Amino acid sequence: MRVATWNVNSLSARVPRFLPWLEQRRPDVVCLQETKLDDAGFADAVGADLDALGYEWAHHGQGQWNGVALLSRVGLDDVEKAFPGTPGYPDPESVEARAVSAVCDGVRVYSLYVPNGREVGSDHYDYKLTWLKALRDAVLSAGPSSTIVCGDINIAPADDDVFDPAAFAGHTHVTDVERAALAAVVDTGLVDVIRARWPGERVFSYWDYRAGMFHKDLGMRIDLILAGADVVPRVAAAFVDRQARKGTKPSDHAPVIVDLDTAPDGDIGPVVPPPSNPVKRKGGARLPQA
DNA sequence: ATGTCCACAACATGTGGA
Repeated sequence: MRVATWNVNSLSARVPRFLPWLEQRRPDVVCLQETKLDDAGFADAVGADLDALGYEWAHHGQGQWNGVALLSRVGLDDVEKAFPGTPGYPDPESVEARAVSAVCDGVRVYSLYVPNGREVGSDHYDYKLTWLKALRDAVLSAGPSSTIVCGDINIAPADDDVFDPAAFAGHTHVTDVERAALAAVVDTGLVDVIRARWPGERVFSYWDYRAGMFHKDLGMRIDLILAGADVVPRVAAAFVDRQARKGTKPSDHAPVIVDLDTAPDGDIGPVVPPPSNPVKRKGGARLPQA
């Protein structure tokens, strides 16, 4: 089962990139953020294409801003828009379209677009922190073990996740307070599967459109896949799909993808390790001797 | 210091958001 998450930065603008990507990567479950469509607009933009490709889908949109979707061809049950306790902004009655979840092949998958925060100390920053606290409570209440939390989290979990920590000093996305709010979500029992797979590596998921940032690989890793304890042992691959950030009219975010082994059906007994496969060295690869 | 893209209102280009 392949699960992908992608902030598309307007699905209408991204249809020429999104549909070919869907057919190339063939994810079983897709989390989208920033569709910037209402539900009717989403159906008009891609509904027929998704139906033809065999996806069930749920969209939680509001029009101009935000908008999240969940696509699945392995089941889409118990769809939940927002989550219990989601705070509103700017007032409690105005809950933005930033979360949708459903059960796909036995796993509850969340597609999230965490508030940006704008400026440290602003109302929007406080909203971001409150939103994450409510998310933490919702994930904990639902039981995190058979859960995958995906999306544009708008926080770089550690200094390794930005191109230059000094460049972000005093800005949102890297503050200790934001990182603690994210850690509280993770500490319900989730694993950041990309960082677990690529410890210490330079792995980004977002590059600003300006100043050739992608070309220079000056980015941030703010799009995450967080997997619960029942899911983590199934992770066979976890990577950022940088190809989707290249070429004509890309999103400023790249998709993040995780491949899971098929869920074991009951006790599968001892796992036999694969035969050893030593790395072969090519002839002539050694440095010339003095 | 700035560099771009997107939506919207509206029809030119400015504003807000990221």
